[in-house]
Amino acid sequence: MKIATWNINGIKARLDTLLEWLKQAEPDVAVLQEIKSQDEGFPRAPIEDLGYNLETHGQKGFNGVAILSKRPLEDVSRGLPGDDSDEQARWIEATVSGESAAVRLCCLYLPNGNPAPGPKYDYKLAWMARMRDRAAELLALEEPTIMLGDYNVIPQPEDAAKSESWEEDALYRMETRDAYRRLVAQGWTDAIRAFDPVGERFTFWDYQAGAWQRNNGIRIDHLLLSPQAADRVTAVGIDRDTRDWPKPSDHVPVWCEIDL
DNA sequence: ATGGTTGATCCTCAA
Repeated sequence: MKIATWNINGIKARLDTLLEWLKQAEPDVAVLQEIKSQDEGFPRAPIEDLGYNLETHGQKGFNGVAILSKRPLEDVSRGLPGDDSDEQARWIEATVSGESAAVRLCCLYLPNGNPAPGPKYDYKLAWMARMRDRAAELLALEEPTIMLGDYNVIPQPEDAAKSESWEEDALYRMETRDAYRRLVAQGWTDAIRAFDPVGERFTFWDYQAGAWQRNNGIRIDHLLLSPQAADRVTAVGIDRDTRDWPKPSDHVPVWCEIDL
């Protein structure tokens, strides 16, 4: 089962790009971030016409996440637990059953947090603490689970072309890296780091200042796997070529294949 | 140190 994540930066602006990638990459499951659409405005039909079931968790203008799956989506749940006053649409979960086992999928769009320090950064760190609580619950189930999406976290220096220029940024500040490290240390496996240990691994290049042409990229889109999911991995990849397509997202798809 | 781009929306904000 091929499971992918992609921050598409606007579903309406990116629909043709998404459809082309779905046809070429043929993921069984694709989770999307920054759909920037309310549920009622989401262009469902062309995606469903390709054979995908679809669950969205949108909001007006910003954020918003979605899960596409060729197999049925079961037990869908919207929103990150732990703060009923949080109205930002950044988390959706669903279960997909394979031939021999099922996988719980958590699609996430972790807050950017800039400028840091400040209230947006406080929100990011609080959100990461809530995510750790949910992640611990999921690990305790001892089932195949994948938390994947735009983490807005550069985990280590080698995950940026110029890490020194990110030292004060919310994506790379020491507190951010510490929070991410604490999450992974619960027992999660970073799929790209574990199974694709060589080569270019950036997943985001800014639209500005020729970042793509200069390969001034960062790795911020991650798949964290429970032990029961990591044991089943057969391949991982980054669809870097999509960054060169017309009207690209600033992120590219990242995926893994697991034997289910 | 600066400047640079894109999307959604309603002109500026978020990234």
